Amino acid sequence: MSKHKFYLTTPLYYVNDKPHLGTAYATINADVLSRYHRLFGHEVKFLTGTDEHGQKVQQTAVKNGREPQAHCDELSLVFKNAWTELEVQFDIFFRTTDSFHKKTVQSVLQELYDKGDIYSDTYEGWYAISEEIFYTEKDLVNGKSPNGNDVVNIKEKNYFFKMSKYQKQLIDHIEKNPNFIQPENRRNETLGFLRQPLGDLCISRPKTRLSWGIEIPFDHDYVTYVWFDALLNYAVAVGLKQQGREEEFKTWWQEAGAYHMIGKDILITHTVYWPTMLMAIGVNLPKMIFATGWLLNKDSEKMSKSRGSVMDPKEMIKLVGIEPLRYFLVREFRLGQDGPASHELIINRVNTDLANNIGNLLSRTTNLIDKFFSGKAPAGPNTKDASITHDTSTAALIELSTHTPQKVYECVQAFSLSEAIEHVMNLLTETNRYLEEKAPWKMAKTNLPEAGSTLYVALEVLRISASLLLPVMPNKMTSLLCTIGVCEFKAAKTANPNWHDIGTWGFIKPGTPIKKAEPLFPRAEGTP
RNA sequence: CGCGGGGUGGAGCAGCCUGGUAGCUCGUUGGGCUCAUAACCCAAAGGUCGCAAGUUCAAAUCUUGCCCCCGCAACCA
Repeated sequence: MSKHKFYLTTPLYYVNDKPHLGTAYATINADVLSRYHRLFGHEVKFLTGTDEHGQKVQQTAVKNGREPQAHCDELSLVFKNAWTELEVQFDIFFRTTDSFHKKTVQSVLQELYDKGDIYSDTYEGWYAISEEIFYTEKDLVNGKSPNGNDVVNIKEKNYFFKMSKYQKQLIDHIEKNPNFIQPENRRNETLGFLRQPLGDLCISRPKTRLSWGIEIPFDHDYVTYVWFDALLNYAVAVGLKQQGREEEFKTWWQEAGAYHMIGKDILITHTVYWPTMLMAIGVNLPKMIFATGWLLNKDSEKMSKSRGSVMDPKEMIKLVGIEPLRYFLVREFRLGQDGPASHELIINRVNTDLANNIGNLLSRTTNLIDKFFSGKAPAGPNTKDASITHDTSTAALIELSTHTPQKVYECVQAFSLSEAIEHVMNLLTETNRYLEEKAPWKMAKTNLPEAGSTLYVALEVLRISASLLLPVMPNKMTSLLCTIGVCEFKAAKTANPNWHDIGTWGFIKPGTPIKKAEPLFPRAEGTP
């Protein structure tokens, strides 16, 4: 009796940069996705982490007069703390400087070297000494580096991975598995890339240029460069080629299969380099690689430091709070497409959906129950009370609310998180409309049971809606659910046992104490 | 002909694969309600769907050409 399993990863973030709104966007969407799977009762492994080797890290550490490892420890913690603050519930925080990772990477490199898939060759190029960067012939501008520095022609031995060998096999796989790369436009982009002959991949650096990396087991003068180090983590984390972890690897990598959520900027590395690496070591490919779009600034341009248009998540948290920020990041954008972000948009979205719609609905409902029913849940429309009418609008709203969980489920399966939330918001809007139509504040004076029934409907809709929003705003929704007397519907830390109950009508027992709600989502003020 | 994405009322988007009265959110205007977080509800104004040609009884939707914007272009994640 095994539960459905879901293994999801974010990219490992490079510790040369602090978390910004773009990385928060990708990570929070992945977190919400994994929380939805937990809510559905699935068993989840959610991985994030930091990529810690490489030239930039080494340079920064040297510049600050410290050991690279010390620098990594600090920055890695910055990421970990940032995600924790944003309520990202990861199961694995992977660090590429962990010793078991280094060991596994080395054994994979050795295996491929023995097999002949890694070979050495001489690379010729133009090296800008001041930048410590190699350029190809076509990169040069008037015989200088793109940044205008002098370059020298040097030859250097390096190790290469025979990526070209797997080109055809990869194209076959992509063509046979339409969902392997999502959204579809990214699949086309990858296929377009693969129409040209694939070169081999340089995977090493001489230690004279770069020492901060994993040493190549068959040549101690070299370290491996980025790909085998950073990409392999997804499989290493669940037991790849590690003694004693065979069962775990089988369960999570081979049977459940990985879902990689990435930014569109690292598409090719994940849809070409990574799969060919797996083919070379004879391991199955991930189930899906899903590329998200970018958050753009309000002029729909890429956020850039030089333009000063980068948004800091800390600032956004100050503006609206953590969970409203999470809400904004999953609701506002179609995952996979670019979209503009700005203070104005976030305030607008948070006020409209959270304060005006769900927050206000909770307020008016609990206020009326407090006022006319002494803070106890009234009887619902199912009660055998002749004075309660069974009208079509009530039936329609019950129908809509009990079907919403299934709609949310389907949207989440398709990675359409924004659409999933839209369904919940529609349900809440309909409920505000329903209250307007039934006007329980008037009805209470002439037909108290009828007014009670109306309010009970609103309570049940709130229960269902809040349950469905738990993955997005775990604390706020848990607190809402407690306010209406159903504390048992809370954010599940593991596979949730009561997914089925969410869509079951009539869960709230008449007589349940209902607290008069304080504003759950205060309106956000602020100048853009 | 390097590759990919996009151009839909004031703003941001959906629809395009599987042609058939152009839809959503916000904003604007007018009205309603007063239980509620200046909230909620109703109604109206506003678009020849980048341009041109073609296919068709019919095109935002398919085909071709052009213009404009954005990203990528393989050892800078």
